[in-house]
Amino acid sequence: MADAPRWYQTTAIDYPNSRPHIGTAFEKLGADVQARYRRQEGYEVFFLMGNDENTVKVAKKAAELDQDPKAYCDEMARQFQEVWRALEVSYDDFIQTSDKRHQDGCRKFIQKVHDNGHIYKGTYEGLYCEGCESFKTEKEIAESGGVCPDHKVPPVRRSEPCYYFAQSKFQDQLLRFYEEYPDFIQPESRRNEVLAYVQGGLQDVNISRTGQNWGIPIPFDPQFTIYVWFDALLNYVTAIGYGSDEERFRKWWPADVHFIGKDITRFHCALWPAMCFAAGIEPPRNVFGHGFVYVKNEETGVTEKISKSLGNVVEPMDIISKFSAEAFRYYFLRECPFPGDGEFSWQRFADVYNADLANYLGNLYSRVITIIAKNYDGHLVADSDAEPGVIYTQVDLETTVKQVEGHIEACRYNQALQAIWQQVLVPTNQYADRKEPWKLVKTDKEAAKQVMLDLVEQLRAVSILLKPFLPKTAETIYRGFNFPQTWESVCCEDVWAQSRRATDLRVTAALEGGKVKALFPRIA
RNA sequence: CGCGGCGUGGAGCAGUGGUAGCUCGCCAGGCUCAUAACCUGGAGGUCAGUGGUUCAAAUCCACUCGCCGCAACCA
Repeated sequence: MADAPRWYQTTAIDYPNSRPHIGTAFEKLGADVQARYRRQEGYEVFFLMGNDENTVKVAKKAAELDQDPKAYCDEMARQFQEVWRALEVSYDDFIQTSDKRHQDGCRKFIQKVHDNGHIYKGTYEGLYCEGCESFKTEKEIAESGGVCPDHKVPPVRRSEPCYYFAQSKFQDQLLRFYEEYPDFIQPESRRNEVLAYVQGGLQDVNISRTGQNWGIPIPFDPQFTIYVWFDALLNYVTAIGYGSDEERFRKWWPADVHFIGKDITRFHCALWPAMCFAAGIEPPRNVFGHGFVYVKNEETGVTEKISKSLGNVVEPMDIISKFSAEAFRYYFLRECPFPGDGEFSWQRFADVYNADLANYLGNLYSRVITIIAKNYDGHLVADSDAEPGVIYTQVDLETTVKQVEGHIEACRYNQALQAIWQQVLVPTNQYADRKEPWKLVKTDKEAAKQVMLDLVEQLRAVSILLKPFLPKTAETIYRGFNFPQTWESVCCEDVWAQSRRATDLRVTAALEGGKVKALFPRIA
C-alpha cells in the first residue's frame, strides 16, 4: 500500500497579551474542519497552532502583572489551549515562540540567510517615542496629532544601527512565483492586492531590535534581538524540525496551507516566501487569508469591529457555556463565509440554533428513532433486494456529497453546510411527510419499514457529511444505529459506496421512555 | 485619483449572460411520528444609481453615490 498523502497546515500564531475572542476562534475552526476532513479522507495530517510570544507587548504585560515573561507565556498558552480543546480543535502540536526548539531553529535560519548574503547592516531612522522605547510609524504619529498615541508626547527623530533583510532582491522572483502558482494566494480576491503591493516595489526590512531583553538574540550579533515578524513566521518550520531534524522537516515541508487573517496577507505572501528563498527552502504551497468576524451591537444594530476599546469582545466560553461547543462551531462555520467576513449577534445565534440545529437536524433524528423504537422495538430487518425510496427530485445524494467535498476543499464551509441542509435534511423531512410512516405502519408494516430504512440511510449520510464540522453530534447520530463500518474509518465515499449494508439494523442510542435525548434542546 | 472589497424582498446570504433563489421572520392552511417540531401555500425585491455592449444583464464595460477593510507588527 502506498504511503498516505501528507497534509501540513498551520494557523496564525496569536499574541498572548489577551485571551482569545470569537474572531481568533473563527480561524482555528476553519482550519480544524480542513484538518478533520483531510484525515477522514486518508491523509496523514500535521496541524500546527501556537502562540507568538517574542513581542514587547508580552514582556510589558508580564511586567505589569509582576510575572516572569516565560511563566506568563506558559500560563497563557495553557489558557489558549483550554479554549481550543473546548472547541474540539484537533491540532497536533502547539508551538510557543519562547520554546527552545523555536529559538534554536530561528537562529539557524537567520544565520543561514546571513551566510547566503541576504542580510546587511545599516541604520534605521524613524520617529522614536522615549516613553514607549520604540519607533512609531509616521501614520501612527500623524493620526494622533503629532504625538505618541500612548504617551501624548512628541516623538524624536532618531537613528540607530540595525540589520536589514534584503527583501527587495526577491521582488522578481516573487512575481515569477505568483505567476507560476496562481493558486498560491487564496481566496482569489486577495491576489490582486498582493500583486499590486509587490509590483509597487519592495523595501528591505529592518529585522533587528535593540535594547530588549525579551526575544531571540541574533546569533551573529547578540546585542540585537530578532524582529518579531521575522521570528514569528519561522514557527512554521521550527515546529517540524528545521535545523534539528532534517528528515522530519523534509517530510512535512512545504506546508500545504497557512490559514491566516486577511490583515496579515502581505507578510505571508511576500515577506515569508522571500525569506524562504533567501534561506534556500521552498515557499509554502498555499496561503489562505480568511475574513473577519464583526459583532452586531444589539442596541444600535451597528456592526462593529471586535475591539477592547469598544468593549464588545465576546469570548468563546461565553457562548459555549450558554449553548455548546458544537453550536458554536455550527454558527460560525455556517453564518460566516470563511473567505469573506461574517458577523455575530446573540439574537442571530439563537435563531440559527433553533432553526437549523434543534429543528431540522435534532428533530429529524428524534422522530426517526422514536418511530422505530415504538413500532419495531428498535429493530429493522431489511430485505437486501428492496428498492430504496425516491427521496430526491433535484439533486441526488452522490452529487451532493461531491459538492460538499468541493466546498470543503475550497474552504467554503458555509456553502457546504447550506448544501447539507437544503439538499439532504429538507428533502428527508419532506419525504417523511409524504410517506407518513407513522400512519402507514398501521396498515402495511413492511412498507413503513422500508420508509424508515430510507430515513435512517439519510441520517447516516448526514452524520458522515457533518463529521468534520460537528464531530460530536455526527458521532452521536452515527452511533445511534449499529452501522457496520466503524465511525473512525467512515469517509465521504461511504455515503454511497457502503449504502444499505445493514440487513439487521438496530437503534443503539440510549432511550428514555421510548425517546432519545435531544441533540440540541430548543432555546426559548 | 494609494490598493482592495462590498451594495439582491423586514434581517442574513446564494446566484457571474437566458423566466429572481435559500434560511429566519410574517400571514393562512395541513399534519400530529417528532424538541409547539414537520409539511403545503401566500404577501414582500424596478438585484444602489446612470449610461453602454448584447437577441437577452443582478450577471460584462464605463462612470456616479454609499458602506467597509488594508496601507509593515491590534485575527
